[in-house]
Amino acid sequence: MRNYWVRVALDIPLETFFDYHVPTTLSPQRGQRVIVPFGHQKQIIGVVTAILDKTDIPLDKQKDIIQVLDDLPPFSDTWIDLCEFAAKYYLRPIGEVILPVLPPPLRKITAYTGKTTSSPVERLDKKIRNQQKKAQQKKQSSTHQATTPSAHSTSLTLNTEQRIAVEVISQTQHFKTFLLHGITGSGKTEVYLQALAQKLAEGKSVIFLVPEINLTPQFEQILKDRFCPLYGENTVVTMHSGLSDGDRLLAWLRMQRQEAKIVLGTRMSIFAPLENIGLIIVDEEHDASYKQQDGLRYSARDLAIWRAKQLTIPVVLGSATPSLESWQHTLTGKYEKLCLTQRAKVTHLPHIKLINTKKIPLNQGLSPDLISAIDERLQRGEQSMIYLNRRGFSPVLRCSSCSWTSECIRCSVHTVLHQSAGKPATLQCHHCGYTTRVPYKCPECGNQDISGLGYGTQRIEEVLGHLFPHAKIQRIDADSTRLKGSAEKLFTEAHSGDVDIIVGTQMIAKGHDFKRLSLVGILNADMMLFSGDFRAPERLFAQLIQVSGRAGRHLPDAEVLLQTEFPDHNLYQSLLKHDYAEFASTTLEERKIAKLPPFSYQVLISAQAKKVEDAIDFLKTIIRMAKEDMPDYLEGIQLYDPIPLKIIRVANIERAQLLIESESRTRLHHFMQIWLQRVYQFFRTPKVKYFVEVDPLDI
DNA sequence: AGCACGCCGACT
DNA sequence: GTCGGCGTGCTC
Ligand SMILES: [Zn+2]
Ligand SMILES: [Zn+2]
Repeated sequence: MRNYWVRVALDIPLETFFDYHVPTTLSPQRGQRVIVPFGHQKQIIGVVTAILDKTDIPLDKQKDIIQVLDDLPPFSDTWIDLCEFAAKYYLRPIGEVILPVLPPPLRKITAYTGKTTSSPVERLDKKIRNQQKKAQQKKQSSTHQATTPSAHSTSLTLNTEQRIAVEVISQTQHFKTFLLHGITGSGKTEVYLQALAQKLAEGKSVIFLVPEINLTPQFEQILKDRFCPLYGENTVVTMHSGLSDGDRLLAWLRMQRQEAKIVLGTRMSIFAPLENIGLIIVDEEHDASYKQQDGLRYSARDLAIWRAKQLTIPVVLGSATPSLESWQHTLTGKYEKLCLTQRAKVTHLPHIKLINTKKIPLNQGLSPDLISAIDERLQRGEQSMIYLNRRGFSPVLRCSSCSWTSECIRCSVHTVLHQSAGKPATLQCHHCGYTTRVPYKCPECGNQDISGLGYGTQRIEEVLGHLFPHAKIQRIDADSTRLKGSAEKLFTEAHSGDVDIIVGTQMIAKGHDFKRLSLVGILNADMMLFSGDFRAPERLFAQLIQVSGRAGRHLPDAEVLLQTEFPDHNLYQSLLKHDYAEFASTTLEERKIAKLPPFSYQVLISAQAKKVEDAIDFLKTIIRMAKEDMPDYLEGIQLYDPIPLKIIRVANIERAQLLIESESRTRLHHFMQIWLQRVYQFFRTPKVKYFVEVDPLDI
């Protein structure tokens, strides 16, 4: 056979392709993993993305492939195409897409270079066979166990809206994006499950995405209860970053071998190597967790839509507060909207009340109305929840006589006072983790009267303890759930009903169904109303709807009390009416006038250096490159001035960013591709680190 | 990202 | 004298 080469995806952050010569003894195929020599490192694993009959690499630089790994069938063409699209769209080399999504044993050379000559795949298969043998022996020796039917094993009866949604989705056999807009408690999950059941019955498989790891166990249970009796116990596979290497490999094998029919998991699951997919579900599609914040900055929701289009299948995006991007697409008819407007249980949505804190004096951060509402719940034996998106005791420590405030030595932010029962008080930086003891006097003037300013969850917990000494109060935030398994423990306690008042951050807003909860108090929502970027109100509204939805899912007359200085703000006014559509329409109108997404597309380049001036200079230089060298590409492209980030310094690194905007996505991408190529060639080893983010969420 | 090469400060 | 600090360069 004639001489030929292969293009290999490697996990190396370089904007070049790597072509290798194929020795006559080997015949690698597209989608197969190979072992190749690389630079000074001995050998690494890569994935073949193309077969080439010529290459531009000079002969003296060409190297031979060492080995083709055939312990797995090649990844499918459609799967490689998906990765290639993601690489191109997010402006990164393909190796940065493919390799990080593989289970570590499939991509780390050390899995193949140990004492044993076997592959990690063979080793795992052997282990599983042994386990099965043992399990069988046990089964034979023990008596039969009747399988107990569980609560989720049978389908629930649907209301009319749900039935229509299920019918429309399951009858769709082509590409279509559905937006399932349902208020909290309206039974979106049951719609997913029954549409999913239909696709399984047709012999198809399904990808089911959820935003967070903590949401997987409850969905996993539901899916297993309902579908394992029908399709076998390996039908449901979960995939998230919490899995061990072995579990990740096992899940991967079950997907690639078509043993699994349902893949449940976090954003990485959109890269599941499943074939014959009939439906993709994205629950809570508005959630920012679907956007990866490091490495390849992809949006799993957006890739889900691309993958559905590629496979000509339906995709369902579900949310009570859809992203404005998705909502706009329903208005133009690009997506089909399916509405669930009724709560499944007979209860009503909670009554929301705004408390004007400009007019009413607060008692240690709490309004009299909120305090008496909590008291009422205690009398009735019901649960209350206080939501405050700020952990710690006080956001800053301040001297009462001079104006000294506690600051991080490594970042341009205040350090946060942490002070809770049993632990010595500390000052912590929430950006870099820097922690110090609390000074007993002001470091500037020596004054001993220094104290925390403002309220965090720890302080509210303490205040409530003084106001209600007999109540059982549980704080749930990143600090109280730091230890592995402690989050589950705290939530179990909160569910069991021993807890009277739950105090917490974002963590308590998602997914939990507290049976006796009839009051939600929201503190300091205003902080997010005016914070930074244009998406802040959208995020705030979603959070408020979500946390409000915790109240009264099983009890009538539930209340939400929101303390604000701006009760007339249109966001709060729409919230009062639980009116997402109204909020969306006013906000979209503002976006349209300002030509912001979804009416334009954005790319963000952020630069990091020791001094922010260097970062700014770098960005100015690349802007000049664009303006001088490639003016034709700039038509319809808006290049903004580079600006320092609001928090300039984090961990002694200073940051600046540059926003690029266009009303045409193709133009923007075309420009970016050419431009970044030039930047890369010009700065072969830049002293400034830079990152490119397509469709940034925070700007 | 790794890894090697290389040229200056403080150890045996 | 050399051990090791991390600046610079290279990877098909
Ligand atoms: Zn002072
Ligand atoms: Zn810091």
